[in-house]
Amino acid sequence: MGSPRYVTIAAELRDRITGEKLGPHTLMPSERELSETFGVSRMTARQALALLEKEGYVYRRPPRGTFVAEPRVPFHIGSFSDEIILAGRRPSAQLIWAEERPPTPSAREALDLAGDETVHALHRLRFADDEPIALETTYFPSAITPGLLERPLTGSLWHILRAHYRVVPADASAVIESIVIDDASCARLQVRSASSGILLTRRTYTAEGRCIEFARDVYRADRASFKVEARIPVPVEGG
Amino acid sequence: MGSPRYVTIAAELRDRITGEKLGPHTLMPSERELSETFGVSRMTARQALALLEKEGYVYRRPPRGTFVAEPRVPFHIGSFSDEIILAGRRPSAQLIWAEERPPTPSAREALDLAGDETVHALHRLRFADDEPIALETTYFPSAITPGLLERPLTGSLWHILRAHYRVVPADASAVIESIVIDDASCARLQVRSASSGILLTRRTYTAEGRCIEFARDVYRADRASFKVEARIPVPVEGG
DNA sequence: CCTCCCTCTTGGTATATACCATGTGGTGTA
DNA sequence: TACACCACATGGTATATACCAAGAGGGAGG
Repeated sequence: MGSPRYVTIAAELRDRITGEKLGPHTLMPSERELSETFGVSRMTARQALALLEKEGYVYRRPPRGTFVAEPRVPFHIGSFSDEIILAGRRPSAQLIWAEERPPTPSAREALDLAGDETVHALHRLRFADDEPIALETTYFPSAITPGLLERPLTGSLWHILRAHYRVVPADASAVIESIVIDDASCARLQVRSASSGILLTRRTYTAEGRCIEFARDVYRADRASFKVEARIPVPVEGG
Repeated sequence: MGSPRYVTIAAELRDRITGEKLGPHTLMPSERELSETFGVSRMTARQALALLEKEGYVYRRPPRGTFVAEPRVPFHIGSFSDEIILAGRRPSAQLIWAEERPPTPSAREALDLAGDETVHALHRLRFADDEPIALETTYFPSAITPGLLERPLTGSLWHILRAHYRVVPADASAVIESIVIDDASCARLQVRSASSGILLTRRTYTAEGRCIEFARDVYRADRASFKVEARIPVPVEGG
């Protein structure tokens, strides 16, 4: 084998996970244990686990150990909750803050607000089975969601829109980007600093074409396999 | 400072890059050099550089050294070449293989081919200023591109379609995914194994709605900031 | 019973050292 | 001049060791 030793050890462990079908959250051998069974130093065993972590096969929770990870959640644009349920897991949300305030320039432009109109801004951490998956920042025009901030905000926002404000989301647009997650968000998402993420900048519209939601969602790239279908016109000339 | 030492060293180097405006491809101090100037071991200096590499600030080219990286290329769906030029860099392509053969099932379905129809399949590595950025695998129905494989295939394929086959791309659709890049592709893209990537599965259509190109493009997530605009209908009920 | 505390194990960080493969550049040679 | 070769510095890998912070679990003491 021409590969470095830690790569072959990672391959062995990977096979053990997929082949012997170790279930999610199964405890893996510790670094010290692996170094002994494979006859390598601890740093080498550590590199193998680090590779598997980067690939999304395992996650590490000091000082408890290293565990088999859940499969990635395959997302589409639309309802976070629906996608999580479709993956056979339990969606939830934790409200970080919620307030009424002047919109950011991009939110004002997206929601087509007048100079003095405010927004209801929400920052929420979203989970699948208590595993943090994404950070949402959502903006609604305050005018169409009076009293929103007094409601329980740990469930589906679209459901609240429909049930209490007679606002029916009809379609949505999104810009997707691959980013490096900032340190504060890394802490919230429980990933190490400078992890890669997917930034989704969303707009939701009513059937009449009014934009009633502007959102910036940061997903963990290691937990979400993101799929977005886009259809775009091609310029007349191009490379 | 509560952060680990290597994080503060990375921050210092990051400031040096952005603050003193070190140009792309500037040689950074070596690991051994850094370990001496910061008074740490080489492994600690190494971790600092590894962090900057993950963030996309530097790239490493053994045994030459560590260099300041180019800024990410902001992509849209459409012409690879156009986006690269827009970023002020020089696009190019290297043909890895090209052949006529039966389509893969997904290519057959996308291109709506009969049972015996073949495709022209191309595998190309795409560059910005000699820096590998993406791996394309492209399929055309052989029937509409006779003699394609005898042409020079290191430039714009859409240009060839227009100029030689009277086929005019009118619009395109894409599915975007965040993935872990396989080892062979990692080698081609000159990134370490298990790096994160963006998988773009594209379809190109004529004005008449005929699909004339099916492609799977793997982009380096550390070099490309990917933007895709999507507009999708929202289901009647949902979370 | 409950609570405090202590120990054990874990991954995270750090040091010091060593050897390898490989582009680069200089040097010696034909 | 041209070419072959070799030393050098680089990042990549690997060993051995050490200490730290923090959750888990058990035991002592109330």
